[in-house]
Amino acid sequence: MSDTLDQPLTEQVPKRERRKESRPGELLDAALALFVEKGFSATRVEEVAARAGVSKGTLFLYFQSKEDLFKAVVRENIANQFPGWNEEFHTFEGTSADMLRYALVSWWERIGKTRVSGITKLVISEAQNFPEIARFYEEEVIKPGNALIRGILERGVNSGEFRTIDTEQAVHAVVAPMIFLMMWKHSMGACAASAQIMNPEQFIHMQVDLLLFGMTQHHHP
Amino acid sequence: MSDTLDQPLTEQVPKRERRKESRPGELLDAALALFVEKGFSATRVEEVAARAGVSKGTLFLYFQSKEDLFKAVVRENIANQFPGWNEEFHTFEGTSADMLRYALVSWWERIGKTRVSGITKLVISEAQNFPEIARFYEEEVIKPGNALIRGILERGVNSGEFRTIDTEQAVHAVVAPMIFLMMWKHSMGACAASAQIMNPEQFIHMQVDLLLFGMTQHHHP
Amino acid sequence: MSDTLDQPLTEQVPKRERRKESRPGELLDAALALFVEKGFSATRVEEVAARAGVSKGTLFLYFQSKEDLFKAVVRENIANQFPGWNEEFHTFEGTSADMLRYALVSWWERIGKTRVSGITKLVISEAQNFPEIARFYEEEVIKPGNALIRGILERGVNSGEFRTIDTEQAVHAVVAPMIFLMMWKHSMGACAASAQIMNPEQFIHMQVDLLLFGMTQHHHP
Amino acid sequence: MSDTLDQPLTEQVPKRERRKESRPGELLDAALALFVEKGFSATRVEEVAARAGVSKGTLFLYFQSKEDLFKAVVRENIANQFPGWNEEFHTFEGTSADMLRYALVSWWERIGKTRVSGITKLVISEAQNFPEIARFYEEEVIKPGNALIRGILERGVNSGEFRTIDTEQAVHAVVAPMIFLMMWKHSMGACAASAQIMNPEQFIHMQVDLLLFGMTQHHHP
DNA sequence: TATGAATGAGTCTTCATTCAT
DNA sequence: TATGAATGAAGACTCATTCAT
Repeated sequence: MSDTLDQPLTEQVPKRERRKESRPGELLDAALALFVEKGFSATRVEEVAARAGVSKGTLFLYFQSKEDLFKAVVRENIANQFPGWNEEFHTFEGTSADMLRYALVSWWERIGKTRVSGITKLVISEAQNFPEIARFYEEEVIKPGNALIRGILERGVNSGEFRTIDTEQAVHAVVAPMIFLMMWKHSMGACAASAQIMNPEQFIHMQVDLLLFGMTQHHHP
Repeated sequence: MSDTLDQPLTEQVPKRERRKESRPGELLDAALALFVEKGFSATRVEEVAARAGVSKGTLFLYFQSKEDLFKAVVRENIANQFPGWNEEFHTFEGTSADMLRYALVSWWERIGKTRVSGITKLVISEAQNFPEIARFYEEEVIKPGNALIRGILERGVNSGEFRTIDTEQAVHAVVAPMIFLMMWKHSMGACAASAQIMNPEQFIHMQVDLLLFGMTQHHHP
Repeated sequence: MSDTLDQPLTEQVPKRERRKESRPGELLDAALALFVEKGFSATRVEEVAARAGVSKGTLFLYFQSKEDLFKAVVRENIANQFPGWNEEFHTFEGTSADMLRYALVSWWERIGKTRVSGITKLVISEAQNFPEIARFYEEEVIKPGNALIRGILERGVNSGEFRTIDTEQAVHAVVAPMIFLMMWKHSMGACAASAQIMNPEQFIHMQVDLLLFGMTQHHHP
Repeated sequence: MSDTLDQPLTEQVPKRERRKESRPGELLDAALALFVEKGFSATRVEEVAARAGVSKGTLFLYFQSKEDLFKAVVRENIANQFPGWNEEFHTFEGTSADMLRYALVSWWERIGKTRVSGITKLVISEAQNFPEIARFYEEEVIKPGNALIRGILERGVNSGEFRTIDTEQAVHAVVAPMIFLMMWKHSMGACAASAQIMNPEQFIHMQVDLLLFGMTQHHHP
């Protein structure tokens, strides 16, 4: 308890603090929170800076523009994960059916459930007004993401586990419910009462069941 | 003449003022077009007014604010459609599988394909910033819509055509890809090149196939 | 005297005054004064608006940008004068020597002496930083101005009054001292004491004497 | 050792600090280059520091402010030249006409052509905003410069080569085109296409011809 | 002396909203 | 009712200057 008496003097916040190393991370954190909460254009850079405990100017020391800040948030939270995820799936042992289910469940656990899914919602909501962001997101997230899913499907087809299907189209069938889920969570799900009755995990498993049922080779005796 | 005596206070319609009554409608029309095309914040009220052939000041005579205008657009363009659709499905003759497919294809034909789907995108995009709209939309659109789909599923279950399933959850599986499709069309679909390769009709049929495959009773010999 | 007692109530400055007709002129006036006093980039649009008695927003109602405002000032005060000046010189009766002297003296009387000459100084000073302004000024002022002077020289050459000279080069010789004079007036002339001893009129007459002496046909008996 | 005792406080120069003494010079050099290239306000102190190979903070160790740096650049680069030039002209042998031509041609060769002429342009451009610089420039550059030219003219008058003229005014006639030329080179000459057609050397010779034609005694037979 | 991270005042421009006519 | 001139708050970004190290 004497600690709390000692600290007031030590804790006097210095006006200027030099912490180059940690600044970008703090800013990225603040930016993620605000972008997810308010959307891209409704988020003011000054607010991001304030939340990170720095001045407006400092933010522009680390990021060239608001758009650049956003891209960094996307890279930090999503794009940079792909190498790890790809690795994970290259070393996956088990049926492709399990793999597909694992992929969607992980997706929900690692992204969908977290605030990061707000980024997806934001991009889809504001893509019209910020074409460069749409382009960037497509390149850095959608393409690698689709490729990952396509890889799973092709694995199943090649092993004879799945029927020969148009994997390009099937990717959309896999991705659509996930994106729907993330959008929903950050729009109607956050407001409307009845919308919350949908259980994401249950929904995902049902989707996987449907997909597998459709894609699996059915051997009639 | 007695006609004019019957409803003088509620609907007195002297020729000279006829025009005035259509003003809100013209503004709503213009607003729909622009909101769908540009999104909420990128749409300038002056442009809406200009498109409706009136001045900026006049718009504020009918709508308290831009937000109010947005609400009015949403109200005007959606809730009214359900009675007709419900009627149509009550008189539908054919299998429930056909009925489901017809429902989704019609949905795309009548809403998805048209600019009205932009409203769905708009509402979902802006729900965070306009909780009241989200609530309204859920009540007036989502609930009736889900009820309609649930009706089809229950019809199939009752007739023994579908397996006994959790229709509440299944509704989400049916609705999700449609909403995804409409969102996509108005966001990434309008920007990203690769996004355009998805063919909506094909996608819908695949979804229906999947759903039916999963829900249909499979009688093994 | 009772007037002054009556007026206080009538004179209460209204917050909003509608005077579309006079606004641009008032703004142009204020802009000219401030641009000349402070230069282009040091002049803040808000200050221009304040000096014209309107808000910042109002300025942008009449001029698209600060640069646009500046161009309007140039047009209003210089470029628009050329038709009149050209007319004047086409109808000039007298020797070309008189005409040249008249041109430079008028130039000083109508532009050099007035605050408008500050525009010339400003453009030359800031041309580097605002290439579009430089381009505009060259097109709208320098070219027509040079053409006017060239016209006088050619008239003299054609009539046999002047020697056959390279009029293109001679134009520069005519123009240089005038521009120098205007620059000087708005830079060193405004600050340095000794710089003010130069008498512009006397300087101009000397320049004309020099020029004519050099260009005139000298017939030795 | 006594050396170090003689000037320890004022000019102690240990090897390790030698470098420091050249810092201001390097900064001045960098500042000259950038000020001439971009003008005063468009030059960023960070860029000056970078070009001098030091950090932004170091610059402010030697110069109180950007304005102070500007003043130092002006001081460093001009006043020192006059003693040498004066000497040269006191020992000149030849006609005063040749001398005048030589003076202007040298002026162009040594100053006008080089980046140093940018200083003249800079001072005249910024004189309004920096009255102190204007005063300084007049005292240290304009007065000595005019004196030099006046000396040439008086030499010619005294020798009977030139007519008896108002040398004070004539100095302006000599100087004006040179200053014009230097200003032009660094403003419109750098931007406007048509402005580049003027050939400086040709222009100077024409000016000298004109001047001499006007000042020389013409002996009619 | 040297660094460079941090600051924050300054500036143009947009646009929803108001209000005199 | 209708107009459209006027308002002013808001927001991204810059950069000279400061100061902890």
